[in-house]
Formats: sequence, structure tokens, C-alpha cells
Amino acid sequence: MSRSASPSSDSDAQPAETMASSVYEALLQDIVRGKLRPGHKLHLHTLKKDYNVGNSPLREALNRLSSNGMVVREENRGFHVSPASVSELQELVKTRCWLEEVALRESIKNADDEYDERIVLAYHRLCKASQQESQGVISPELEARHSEFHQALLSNCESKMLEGYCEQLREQTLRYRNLAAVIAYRESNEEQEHQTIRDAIFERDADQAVKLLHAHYHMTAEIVISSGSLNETA
Amino acid sequence: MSRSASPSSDSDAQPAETMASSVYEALLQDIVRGKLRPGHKLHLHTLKKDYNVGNSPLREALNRLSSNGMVVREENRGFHVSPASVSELQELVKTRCWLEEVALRESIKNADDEYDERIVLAYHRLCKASQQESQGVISPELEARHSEFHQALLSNCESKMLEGYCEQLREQTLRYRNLAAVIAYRESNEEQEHQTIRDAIFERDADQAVKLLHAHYHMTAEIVISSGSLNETA
DNA sequence: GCCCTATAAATGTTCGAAATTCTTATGATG
DNA sequence: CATCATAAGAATTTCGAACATTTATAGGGC
Repeated sequence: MSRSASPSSDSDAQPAETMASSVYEALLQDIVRGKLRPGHKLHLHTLKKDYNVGNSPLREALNRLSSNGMVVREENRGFHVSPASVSELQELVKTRCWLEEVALRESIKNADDEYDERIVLAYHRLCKASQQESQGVISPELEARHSEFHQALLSNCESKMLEGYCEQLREQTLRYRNLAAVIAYRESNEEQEHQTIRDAIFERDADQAVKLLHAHYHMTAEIVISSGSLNETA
Repeated sequence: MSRSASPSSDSDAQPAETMASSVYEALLQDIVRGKLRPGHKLHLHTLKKDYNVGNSPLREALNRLSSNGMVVREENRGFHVSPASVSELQELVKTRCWLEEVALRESIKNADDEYDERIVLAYHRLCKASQQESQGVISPELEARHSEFHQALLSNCESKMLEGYCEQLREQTLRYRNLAAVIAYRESNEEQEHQTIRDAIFERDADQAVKLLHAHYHMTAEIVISSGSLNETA
């Protein structure tokens, strides 16, 4: 659905983002990017000052984040950033492998031209973003393209719910990667892995694609864990 | 002020439920039980009156529900109860089968005495609740025991995240069952199905257990769909 | 007559203060 | 000296009013 270029009709215009939503996005980013550390107490007063918003939008954002697992809520005791630990990461990767295996196999089962094209496009954008700025720092741009590529792989499973769960798990994983400060980690290697996964899908080789995807995730987890940035001391 | 009757210190006692949480529970129940119909507009003013709460707790509850998929949020346009349709139900059942298959196979893989005992206990309670009140109306008691039985089956998968997702999908399914007003639907049959699933798990026959579980869910979905209570007209 | 604009009503969102709850510090008691 | 009760302090939760946006309504212009 391309938007109507006609100047007059903005009948279904984008509905003016609310403060609650922008704070939600800002908090999500700050948690995922590691600016807000795991377990960190989220004082309402401080957040109000830092994010320049009032009480209500802040609470709404935090409540959404708590349902997403990014934040832990304790009745009458406020909010904390979700804790991070090696065991949690291992559970996360395990769960992600399970769910993405299902989503990927289904996507390949239903594969069609549009699916291939979505992957081609996402891969192209990922490569472009990767080449454009290969200096030490992961840009939000590259992060977004990376996430979109992985989303494209699952985009044909015909279950929005499953896609949503995978997205949650992807964001959690991204948080761990950023927490480990594994900055320009094995970029070239990653790119090759993406390519082989893509090719396995094009050949409709589900077993191979799943195997590569699992290896991809376990490799990342290994690097994060061995970086030693996650101390179990809560 | 009826509290504080206990002499000993209640240092880490249960932390006094907030209004936001009770409204959340109340709304969840009313949506799942079908009192609030799919697509229904949730007017803040009306809800405030009906649930006897203020603005903030209501919004917090609705925001949590929107992250759970029970409610749809539109920026500056308020909240609706999530729509229901045959196609959504089919997607729901499909996704539920996928996820519970994973969780069940893993649970059986890790099976131990405690797992078996959880199932025995949950099954016993389910039977008891089922016999106790087999007159036409599904009681909250029976609903809870039913849900707990299915949860027990997955309780050994060693992924709280996956268990959480399965719980969400279970609640959604329950909503559809209640929407179809399939009241005292095939109780005896259901009970037998539960028993055979339980036995397959005890025999560590994962393939059989999964097969039975899938049949169990597809059967329920069939009944709901053929009841004709879901009209695609949005 | 139909469409577009302007206005009015309704609804959703946000703010700041009040009420409630939790936490910490202090002092009394066995 | 440790333990419990009590009260001050800090933080969270909730309320009611102000603000912004959307929706409904009425009035011109083509």
C-alpha cells in the first residue's frame, strides 16, 4: 500500500505519537543499548527529570515494558531493569532457537517469490549499512538493518504472534550483545553467516538453514559469555 | 484497618495489591469470560464508572493488556478489545500447537519424579473440580484447574519465557472458547483426552503426547468454529 | 446537491498535588 | 547486645483538573 501522493487527502494520517510511546521507545533503547544497566532501580523522580516527561506517560511506558520482559515490576516498590545473567542468556538463546526454528521452517514451507524478495532486499540493506560504517561502533542504523534481516527470514511463517515473540527475544538478545560491549565483533564472519543462511533458504534447505541459524546464535552467545561482562553477583 | 492482626513481623509479606493490578485482573477476566466482546470500544469514562477506579490505574491496566494482546491500543484513539475471527483463531491454535509441542517435548526430555508428581497433582485437582460441578456452567474454579493442568504438562521445559508465551496463548484460547458459549462442552471426552495425554507423558512417549495434544486443541477449535459464534463481519 | 472548512462536543492524554505504602533511622525493652 | 516497636522520610500510587487530539455537527462555496 503506497501512500496516496495527492496533497489534499490526509484522511488516515499518522496519528501523532503520544508521549507515553516516545518514552517507551526511549527507555527501550536505553535498556537495549545498555545505558540503563540490568537490575538498575528506575526511580520515577529521576526518570521524570531525565526524560522530561510527567508521571502518567512514564508509568504507561514502564507498564508496557514490564509486559515485554524488559523491566520488572514489584507492587508498590516500583520498577527495575530486568536482571541479566549467564543462565538467563542461555535460556534466552535456547528459547530463541526453538521459536525461530519453527518460524523458519514454516517460512520455508510457505516460501514464494515475495518471501525471497524480502530477504534479498533486507540482505542488501544489511550489507550496505555494514560496509558504510565499519568503524568500531555499532550504529543504530546497522542494528536496525540487522534486526530487519532476521525478521525477514521469519516473515513467511504466517503467525504474527510467533513473529512477535521472536521479536521480543531478538531485542533481549541485542541487549546482551550490547551489555557485553562486543562492539565491532567479528563483522566479516557474521556477514558470511548471514549469506549462507540466506542461500540455504533460497535452496529451500530447511535443515541446513536451521542448523546455520542455531550455530549463528550459539556463536554470538559464546562470545558474549566469554567476554565476562556478566557477573552473576546480583 | 483489619490488617496487622498477626503478631509476628510480616517483613516480606505479600506487597499489598495495587488498584492497577486488580483492574488488570478484572478486565482480563471480563475479556476472557466474554463479558467484554471482541472489538468493543473501551471508553475510559465508562470503565472508570464500571470498575470504580481512577484514571491512572485504568490506563496502566490497559497498557499491560495491550502488550499481552488482549487489547488493541491506537494512539490518541484509546483502546479496543482485541478482535476475534475464525482466521485469528486458526492462527492462534496453530501457534499454540507449535509452541506447546516444543515445550512438551523438552519437558518430557527432562522428565523426573517431581515433574510426574506435578502432573499427578494437577490431574487430580482437575478431576475433582470437574466432578464437583458438572452442571452446565463452567466455574472459574474448573477453568483455573484446567489451565493449571495444561501448565503442569509444560512445566519442565526449563524456559520461563516459553512457559509465559504458552500461558498467553492459553488465555487467548480460553477467550475463544467462552466466546463460543460452548458451555459444558464434551466434558467426559475432554477428561479422557487429558488422561491419555498424561499417560503418554508417564510413558515418556513424546510423539504420542504431542499427537494427542494437537488433536485436543484442534478438536476444541473445531467445536468453537462450528458453533458459528464468530462472524467475520468486523 | 456535494464537498470542504470551521466550529463544538466528546474523548483521550498529561500534569501536579494528595494519599498510600514502603524504607530507614531511632530509641526502648528483654 | 540483639529485637522489636515507633516514627520520620522517601518513594510509589492514585486522584481530579487542565490540555491536546479526535470525532461529530453545522454552515458556506462551487
